[in-house]
Amino acid sequence: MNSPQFSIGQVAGRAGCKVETVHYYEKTGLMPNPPRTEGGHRVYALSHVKRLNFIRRSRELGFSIEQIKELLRFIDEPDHYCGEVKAMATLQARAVQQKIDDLERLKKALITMLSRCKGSRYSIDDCPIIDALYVEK
Amino acid sequence: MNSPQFSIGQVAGRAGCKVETVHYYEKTGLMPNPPRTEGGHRVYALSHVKRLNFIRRSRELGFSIEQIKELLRFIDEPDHYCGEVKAMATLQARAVQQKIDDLERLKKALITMLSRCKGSRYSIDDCPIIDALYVEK
DNA sequence: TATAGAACCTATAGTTACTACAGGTTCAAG
DNA sequence: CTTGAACCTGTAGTAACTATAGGTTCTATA
Repeated sequence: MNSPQFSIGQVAGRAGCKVETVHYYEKTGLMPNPPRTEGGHRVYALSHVKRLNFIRRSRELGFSIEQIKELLRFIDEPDHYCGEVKAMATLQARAVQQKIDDLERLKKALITMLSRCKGSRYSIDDCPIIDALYVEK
Repeated sequence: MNSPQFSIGQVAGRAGCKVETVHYYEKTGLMPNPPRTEGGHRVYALSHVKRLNFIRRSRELGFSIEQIKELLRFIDEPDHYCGEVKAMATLQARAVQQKIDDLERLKKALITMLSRCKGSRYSIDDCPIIDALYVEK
């Protein structure tokens, strides 16, 4: 009968974001316009909490707002297939691996530099850090 | 004697970015004001190409403009003493390790989700990726 | 029940790191 | 010497928030 209700501050808190971020998501269409109190305050249901959580988690995983809109379309109109979602996540995982590889190289370069550091200076043409990231395509 | 020279379009192309981005980096102090032709066109040397490449790769790795400025100080201010250089490099190495750790966790989450996703034969209602994210922590 | 102050409201401006014009000038190939 | 691609400066727009201002509503407690 009386399902739980939440203020904007409560849903933001549960999703680990700011109230302003929820406003922003509403403005951009990620979150719906919820019902209001007599005085105009937003009133959310549990489904809203879940939805906001989904958005935040997806952002943390590197999905853009537009991509999340696409994902939410899968939810809002359940006429789609799991494979489409899997394809997006696969792309994301590949990008993450690439970043990890790059960072490992940079770390190695930094450590190399530390071990070589004897007070001498590096010129831009012979810097192990610069060289580590100088990968022309 | 006659070292290779590059136009702004050429250095941008080699670094995989737009000409406007190089302008932006110049304005924000990441790239130096290069010499100009009689008519005012920028003329770059190989060191500029390397520098821009370094900036782009660092950006891809998630370093902010301010952090890259710090990294570039290793090269730009040759009067750093060994102790200073070591301290900065150590801090950066630690930051790099932190990023790697974060990305590893992220990758694990994505792969776990992917392994549970059977592909296109199931409707969105059974998609484990959606399920994994559409839940409160 | 009165009231203080926390939390909410809208609207606007600022932030970061670009990206996209607009309107003109220079360079280099033919 | 012409023509069009590439360059110039400057401003405005974008994504995804974040902050501030100035006002209103809700709620706990005296």
